[in-house]
Amino acid sequence: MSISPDIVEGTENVSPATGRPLTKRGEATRRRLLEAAEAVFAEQGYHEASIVKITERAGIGLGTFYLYFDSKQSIFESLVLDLNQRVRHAMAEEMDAAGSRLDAERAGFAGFFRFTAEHPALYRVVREAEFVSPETLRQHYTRIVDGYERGLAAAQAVGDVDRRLDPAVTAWALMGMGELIGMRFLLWDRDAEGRAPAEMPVDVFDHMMLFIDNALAPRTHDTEDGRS
Amino acid sequence: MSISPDIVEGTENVSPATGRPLTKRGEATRRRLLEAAEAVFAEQGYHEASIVKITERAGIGLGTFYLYFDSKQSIFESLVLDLNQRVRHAMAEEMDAAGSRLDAERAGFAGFFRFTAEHPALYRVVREAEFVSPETLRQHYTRIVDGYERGLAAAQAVGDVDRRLDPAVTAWALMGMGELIGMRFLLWDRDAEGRAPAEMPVDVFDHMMLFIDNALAPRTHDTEDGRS
Amino acid sequence: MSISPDIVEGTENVSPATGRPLTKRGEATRRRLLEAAEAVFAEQGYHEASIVKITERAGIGLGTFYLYFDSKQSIFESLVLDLNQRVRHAMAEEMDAAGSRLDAERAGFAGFFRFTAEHPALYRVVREAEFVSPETLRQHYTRIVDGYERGLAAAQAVGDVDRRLDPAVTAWALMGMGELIGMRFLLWDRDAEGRAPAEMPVDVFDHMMLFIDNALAPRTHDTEDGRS
Amino acid sequence: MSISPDIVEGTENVSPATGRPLTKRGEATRRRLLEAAEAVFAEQGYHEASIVKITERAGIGLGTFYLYFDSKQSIFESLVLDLNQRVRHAMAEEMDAAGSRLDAERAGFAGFFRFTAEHPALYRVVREAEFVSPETLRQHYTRIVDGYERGLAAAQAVGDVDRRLDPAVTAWALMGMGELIGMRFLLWDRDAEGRAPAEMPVDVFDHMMLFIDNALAPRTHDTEDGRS
DNA sequence: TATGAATGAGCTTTCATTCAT
DNA sequence: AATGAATGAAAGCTCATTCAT
Repeated sequence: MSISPDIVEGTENVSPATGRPLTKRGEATRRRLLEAAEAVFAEQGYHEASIVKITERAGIGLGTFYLYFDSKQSIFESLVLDLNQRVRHAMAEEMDAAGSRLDAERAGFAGFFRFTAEHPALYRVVREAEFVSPETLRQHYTRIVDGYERGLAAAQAVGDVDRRLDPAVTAWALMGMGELIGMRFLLWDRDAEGRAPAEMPVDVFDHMMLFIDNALAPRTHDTEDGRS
Repeated sequence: MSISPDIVEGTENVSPATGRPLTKRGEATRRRLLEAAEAVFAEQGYHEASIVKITERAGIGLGTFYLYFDSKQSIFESLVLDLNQRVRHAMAEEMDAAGSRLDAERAGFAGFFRFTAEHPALYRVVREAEFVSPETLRQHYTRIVDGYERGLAAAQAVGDVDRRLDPAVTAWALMGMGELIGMRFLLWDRDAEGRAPAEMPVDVFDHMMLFIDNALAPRTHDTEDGRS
Repeated sequence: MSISPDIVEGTENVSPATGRPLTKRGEATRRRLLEAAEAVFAEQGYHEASIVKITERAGIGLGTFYLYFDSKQSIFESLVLDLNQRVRHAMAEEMDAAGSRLDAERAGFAGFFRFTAEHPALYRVVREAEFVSPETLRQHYTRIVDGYERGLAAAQAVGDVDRRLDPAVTAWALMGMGELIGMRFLLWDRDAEGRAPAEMPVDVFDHMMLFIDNALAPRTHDTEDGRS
Repeated sequence: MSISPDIVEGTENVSPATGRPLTKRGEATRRRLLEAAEAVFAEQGYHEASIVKITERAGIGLGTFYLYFDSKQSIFESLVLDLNQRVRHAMAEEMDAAGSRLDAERAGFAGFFRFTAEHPALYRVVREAEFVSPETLRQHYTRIVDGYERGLAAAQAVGDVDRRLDPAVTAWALMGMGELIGMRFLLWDRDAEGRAPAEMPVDVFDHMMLFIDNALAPRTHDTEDGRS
């Protein structure tokens, strides 16, 4: 009854310049570039970010960048896919520990929001990806939504979720809710020092879960034929 | 019982260069620039769009641009605010004609989706606005969400909506759903000729409305204390 | 009996950026760029030359360059074709004033050498054009050689040149002689101050003409059937 | 009566890094680098060629290059000088087998063209050498021309060549003819499959030799005073 | 009001060379 | 003797903005 997504892809570990697999040192350099890119993209956005800013932040030479990535777009895509993998992993981990359907949902969103708070780049960068790499954008959303969708279908099968709901439409609805509520209450809100909250405020979270629970809960007469 | 937003701001009608109000001819030029900007931003995105492309599309000279807008960012902000006003107007118009609460919701979303289909720029441009003009981005969302929120509060007052729901959180949830479902089923889907659907497929729309109705519907025992 | 080449092409006078014909001012700017390019290419060669060096020399802004030429290669090609036109014009002018066949040849080479001395760029730049723009290289040589070839054929028809000679091969031979003798005695030789001679030393010129005259002169028994 | 050049220089056989003489293995690596450089320079030209391309073609590591050559320019110079030596060797070999003066000339040009056909790098690379290494360029031409010049002077002494001709000017004329006719009829012409001819077409060669023979042949009254 | 030639900061990318292994 | 990851100077090019007309 888990709606945790499954994660399959491995990390890219081949040099685009030589085509050879990366050495241990190379792997570390690549990782530092990705981390620097995450920070710079998150702070400045894709277009304001520059290779120089990324390499400076990573503490490596400008030319070195091109030993690991073909282009700015290429590291962007790698980063999105990397973050996508990790957010799904984070969600899956929390969901797997859950007992009931509602607990799993709650856990999934908790994982999503926790990840968003720690990696605002994912949210920020994805929202401007439409013209940078539409395919990557689609992959990112689709992979997360697919997880929701499968979980919903499974929950419907055992009667935990209103059978009249379409799993795909519902999954995209949940994704949209998570994204905009994350944006509004996690990334926009600032305290006196201008710092974003470390995690989603519990009351917001509870209200959102109430909304979702209302939406998904099977109606009393729903158990019979799935249609009122 | 209407959740239609109210619209207050007027069109910008002062030349940033001279500070004097625009003549009739000037007003027309400004409008052509905004229309060209909408098309170019929608097709190419903010960063790929260039002033030259916009002025060429508008059929006016490059230098003329700066008689009407201070900068590229400035026309971007004007465009977002202009579209925001128009989408809220479109939503309000449809909602005002509605009878019941559910009808109003349905009408509001229908208006939103219709506008999105006709003005993909709104969606596309907003999603990359975070780093271009965060304040404008906030205004755009807030104005729409405020409308939802007031409508929800009013509906709760008369018992049409589950009183336990927080209007603000719920409103952002609805906004997120609308945005992502619009993106997924209106802007991504293409027919054989690569054309986007002219409007939201009716079954997607119905499933979304079912989800929303589930979520908002007052529970039977909800009239007593607002808590189950 | 003239071997002067005919010149047909007009100067490019359309902006590559806008596609519109150049204004008078634009024409002047373009000319300054070409002159600067000639100087920089001649001094530094194609690859060492840079757009910045060219625009600095021309006294215009870097960006302006791209209003007149698409790329570095583009100005290179324009320059070669421009110089080609002018060298053929210079040769034709001198040749038209000549009386006899020998005088015309002498005048043609004189024009060629004079132009080479004044425009070393032509020689220098053409010699490295093989990988920059092979088509332009071919055009340059072919246009000059075609002139020789036609002149030779005409002179053979009236018996002024040995009829056994193939006009094409002979024309290429003359071109090669002119180029290498120009290089050796015009561009390599330097006086005490390191300055190249202003014109071809007269004795070198005379010896070359003797060689050519020997080569072309009809043999005594050649007048009868063109074959010994 | 031979106009074959004499060859004196030996192969470079000292490591620029250590200053010690090359081992047998080192000698082989150096040779592979030169061969790779010849191919890459011929195909791509000096500036498009890169050390990486050369070392990859040679099948050795990038860093190894600098054990054998100081710089890109250095291998270029070595290559030009190496090819120069070999082309003169090829010419000399054919000329030594010749009987008459005319045969020797013919043989020399035949050797030159054969070498050009087999080693287009010589022609291609030399023509862009002006700005890469002018001194090397001068050496290359001078060494070949010197051979011609000495041969011409010797032939004049025995009355085989018109005594009025200046050996130096004539030698440069011959060099120029050979170069441009080689370029035109050997390197430019392509068959249906885009392949260059394996050797100079015999009719072109014969016409060129006729031209040369005309030019050099002593006039009947030439034996008396060297001036008509 | 309208124009478009001119500008230059700033971008992404390449590649000869170094050096620790 | 051999390697290839790392470097950064310098290149070609774009485009928002200015300003003289």
